[in-house]
Amino acid sequence: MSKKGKFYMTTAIAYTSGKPHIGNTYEIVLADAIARYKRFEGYEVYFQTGTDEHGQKIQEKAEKTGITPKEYVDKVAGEVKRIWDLMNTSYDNFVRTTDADHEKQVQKIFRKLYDQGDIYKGAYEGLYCTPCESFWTESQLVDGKCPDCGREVKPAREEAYFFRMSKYADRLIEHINTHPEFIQPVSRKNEMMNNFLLPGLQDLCVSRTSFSWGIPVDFDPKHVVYVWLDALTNYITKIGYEADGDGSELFRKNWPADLHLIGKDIIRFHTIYWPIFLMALDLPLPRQVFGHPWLLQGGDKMSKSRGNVIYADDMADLFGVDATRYFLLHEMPFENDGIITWELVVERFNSDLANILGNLVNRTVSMSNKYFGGVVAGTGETEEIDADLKAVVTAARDKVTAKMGELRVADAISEVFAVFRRCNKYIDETAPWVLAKDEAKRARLGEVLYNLTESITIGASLLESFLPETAHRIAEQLNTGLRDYEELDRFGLYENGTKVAEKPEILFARLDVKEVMPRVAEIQAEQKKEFEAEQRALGGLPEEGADGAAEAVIDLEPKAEIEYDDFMKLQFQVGEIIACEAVEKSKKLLCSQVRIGSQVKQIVSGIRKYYTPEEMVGKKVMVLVNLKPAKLAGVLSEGMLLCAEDAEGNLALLAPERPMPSGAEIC
RNA sequence: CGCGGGAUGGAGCAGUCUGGAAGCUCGUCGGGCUCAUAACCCGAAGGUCACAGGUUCAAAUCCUGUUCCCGCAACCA
Repeated sequence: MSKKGKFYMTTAIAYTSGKPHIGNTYEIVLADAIARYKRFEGYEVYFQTGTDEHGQKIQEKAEKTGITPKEYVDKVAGEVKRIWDLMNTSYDNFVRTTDADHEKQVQKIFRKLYDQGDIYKGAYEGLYCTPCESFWTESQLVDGKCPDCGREVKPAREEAYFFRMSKYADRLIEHINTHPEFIQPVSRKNEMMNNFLLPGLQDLCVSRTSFSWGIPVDFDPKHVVYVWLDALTNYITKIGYEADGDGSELFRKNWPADLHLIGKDIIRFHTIYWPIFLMALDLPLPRQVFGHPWLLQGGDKMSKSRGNVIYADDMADLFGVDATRYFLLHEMPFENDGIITWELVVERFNSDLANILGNLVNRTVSMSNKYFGGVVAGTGETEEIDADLKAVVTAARDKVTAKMGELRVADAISEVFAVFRRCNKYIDETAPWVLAKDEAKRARLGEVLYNLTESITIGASLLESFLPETAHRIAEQLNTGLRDYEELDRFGLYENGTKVAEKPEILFARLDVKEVMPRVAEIQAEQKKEFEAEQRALGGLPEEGADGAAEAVIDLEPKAEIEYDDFMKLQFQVGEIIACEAVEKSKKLLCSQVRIGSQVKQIVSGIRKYYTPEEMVGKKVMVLVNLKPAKLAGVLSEGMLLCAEDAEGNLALLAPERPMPSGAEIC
């Protein structure tokens, strides 16, 4: 068996701002399936993943929680690694950008690029909001003020280092044009070309002084290295790149990478900045960058405060690791975003894993036991009908390989299942239970069961890269080993006379949505609790009482006491909504005409999600009348409809408890 | 006219680059079978490929315009 060469692949490193959700987990599972299959084919694979741990967001989050950034990222990185391991992923190296060797090389790289003139010191100019310590562009401003705090901004300049992107742009355009496989899927290539490369590249600001949680520029330590320059270089530093030397053997063998697997949101960094950094370092470019689509949650928007975020470990608890892997690998399309809901997971689980695969193994093993005391022995009693089964089974490997070669993992796994589907059909075609009734057909029956057992063994061997645990459990039941890649186009290697498991094990027990959903509800309740606990830790919410079993109550941060006179400044009145329509340019706003006494005011409110314009009309509600008018989405609003808001942000209008005339004062 | 993505039978998707008989899985309905996890196998129904124009011998696919949806951004007086 000759090696086919090396294959170095990476995932994006996960940003340690919080626990990875199912979308992040998708990437590592996808990568794992690719890595395992490449190894299976005979490549010497080096598979690297890890965490990206620097940056302002992390510093802020740690500060709020009252721990150091390092403590914070240690915790999150541990969580990431735990989930990667739970998902049974076969990475060779888990890197962290806070590793000392990485930090040292990043500093050297930065200095090298500075020394050779690719990085220069300049100034960042923009509009600066001092309290927020943030630069904004003209277009980001709201009414000419800071979008975060609403205060004045002033023109300012800050010393910073820049990378001369434009210097390498032509070379990169040339490379992309001559290497059509470089950016996958191809549709992304045009996006990059048209939006960034062809209009001309701006120089990139590659240092920051507004926060300190990063790798310091060693010759100018008040600057930290821009997180992307820091993060991207992990692909070389963590396999032993030396900025001022040849690098390790591992590096010389594996670079350039054969595949960077990333989410479609960060394609720009990987197909523009990263190649240009590499050109500046005089290194060859990675062979391929694949920007996979996202897995979006169906129905409600994912939000931690609602407790409906889907996490891989919850899924694994409910369905098992392999079932979770199966869903992620199967449901994710190649180019467009996919959808995940608990109902869809249950559906896939039942139809594919339980019905097609699990039941097939079960019925096959059962029949061997029932008719032959568990001994599988071929007799050579072939019939014409066997030929198609064998053809399908022995051709499967090359089909799977072809799909995997294009990174169409979902299609590849479908090819594996085509084998199992064919087996089920074969059982129907041969009807073993009919053969069993006729003593003269006994030899034929033995041959049929042998063919089935052999086919399942081959199918299980192909399945291993995707569902490793299941593949081995199948092999165990058949009392055999999984086959090598080279053996999979041959039929008949299952050892004659082998005795299979006496009692077939249920691989995947069918699920009932009605039973699963209550458990999902439990998980969501748990998640909501955790979220609230986290918020309390961040100082947002007060401590919880003895038990939150009763209806949830809401406590707010108390505001400063006010004088009665202050209260009297506010004019509240009952208003009747006489007309209402959605604000065209907005998704959240409704524009109501509200009669207050004899006048009519136009009031815009962000309640479109909770009320339709039709149901608004006729309501008598509480209005803050003397609020200074303002424009919302270009529409004038002359007051405010008062609402109560719960923890999830759901809104309910306030209305007088008994009929009151329009214009009645609320006091 | 903020940026980007999308619209294909009830659901989830492929096909669009490189025009050439509308496909897959699930669900539904009908039938078969009983070894098996009420599983398996066969068959059927169901789509003007968002809409309107255009190019072409031929358009889901290319061009133009429109509508609607989803991310991000903004906004929630």
